[in-house]
Amino acid sequence: MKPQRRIPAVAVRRLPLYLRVLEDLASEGVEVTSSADLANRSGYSSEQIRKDLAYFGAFGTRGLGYDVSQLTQHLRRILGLTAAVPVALVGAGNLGTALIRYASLGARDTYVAAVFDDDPQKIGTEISGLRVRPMEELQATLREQGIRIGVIAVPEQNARDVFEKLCAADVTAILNFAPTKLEKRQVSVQNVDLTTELQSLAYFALGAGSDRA
Amino acid sequence: MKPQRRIPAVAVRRLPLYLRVLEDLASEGVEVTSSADLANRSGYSSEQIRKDLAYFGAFGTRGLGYDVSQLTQHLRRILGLTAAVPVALVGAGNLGTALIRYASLGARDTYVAAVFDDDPQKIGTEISGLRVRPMEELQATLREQGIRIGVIAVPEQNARDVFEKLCAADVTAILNFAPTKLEKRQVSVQNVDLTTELQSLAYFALGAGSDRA
DNA sequence: GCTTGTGAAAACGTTCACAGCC
DNA sequence: GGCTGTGAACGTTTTCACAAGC
Repeated sequence: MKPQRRIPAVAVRRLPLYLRVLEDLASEGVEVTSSADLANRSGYSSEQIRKDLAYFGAFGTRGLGYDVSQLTQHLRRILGLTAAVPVALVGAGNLGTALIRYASLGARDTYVAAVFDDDPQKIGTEISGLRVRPMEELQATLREQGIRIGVIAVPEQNARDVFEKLCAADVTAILNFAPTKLEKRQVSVQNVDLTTELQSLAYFALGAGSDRA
Repeated sequence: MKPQRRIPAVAVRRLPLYLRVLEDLASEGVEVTSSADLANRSGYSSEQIRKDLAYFGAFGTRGLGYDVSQLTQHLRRILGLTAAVPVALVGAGNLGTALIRYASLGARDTYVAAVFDDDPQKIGTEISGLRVRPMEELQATLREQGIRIGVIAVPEQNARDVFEKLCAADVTAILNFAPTKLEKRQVSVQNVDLTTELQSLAYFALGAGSDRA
């Protein structure tokens, strides 16, 4: 519960992995864990984990470790995942479809609540029970459902336009798969560029070492 | 051409973006550029770009800037992309299909050369003209075609097995989409975890700022 | 005059090492 | 005795600032 300033984004991005490990532990019936155990299962060092957690408070018991269920709740609260968080997906292609399957199967914490596309062929069809909506419905749907997170899975040439529409619909965080630089004050953009990812891999394939996401 | 030691991986990962920007410039008919211009178009600072390039040599002309075509060639050579690099994809689901489309459409520098799956329903079918092969053919195909890069786009429970098979086939760099910690000496693993990506986005959606991939 | 290339400084993130507490 | 929480040390990455060169 202790307030702390200047939390590095890299630390925040590690939290969901800790959360996943904790969920695994819970499903194995483990009730108490340690930073050393979390380190083993996550691949990060125990000091790193303790530091990351310390940015947000003191959740453990010295000499004992962490209560799995309590720490899970803390991480959920910190990340804003106390209730499942709805996400809007723009782009109902293969990548979009893959994301719907991922997000609904794998994670219980976020889910795709609405899908949009501008292809008349796709509008009205269903993906995993979700009706693909026309772009015209975007703003109204997001407002109604209180969606603040958007995913851009459209071709490069449409990305900027979709970005503006998402911003206009008051989205505050975006996961962008298009290779386009998107920026706006008050909007956090996380880029995943599969093409450049593959290209840098070519370099590492030459003289390999190991690496962390 | 100057040799340099200790090149940070973060710098290498930025190079493909510079390469893309250069390709855009070339297609606009621009022949000479500057670090300031590249900065504008890439979102990184001009000093950052100059430093990144300096790890590999001195490619510019003081007072003038960089020759677009020359710098493009240098980056291709540095990244190991002088010829299009073949990549093996394991997992012919939606994500795999999306990657094939991405990698063949967007990028001229890497391409999916072979697809594998263990689902009899998928084996033998074609995706963008590529026949889906059974896992049994993996090692032979990769050896024959000299493929050193693999992409893991299979469900979590199969990821470790696929990883071992790719390593056995002498792959040296892997792009892993499964939420599984994969490690091996001499193999560079780049993880992309779409689920944790979405979850950390929930945090940034609360008090947004801007961010870089 | 303009832009690169680069040491030096600053900022940042990780690891160390241990005091504090069960 | 064991494990957390944390300041201090370390290493890495970014930014600064300017000399070098066209």
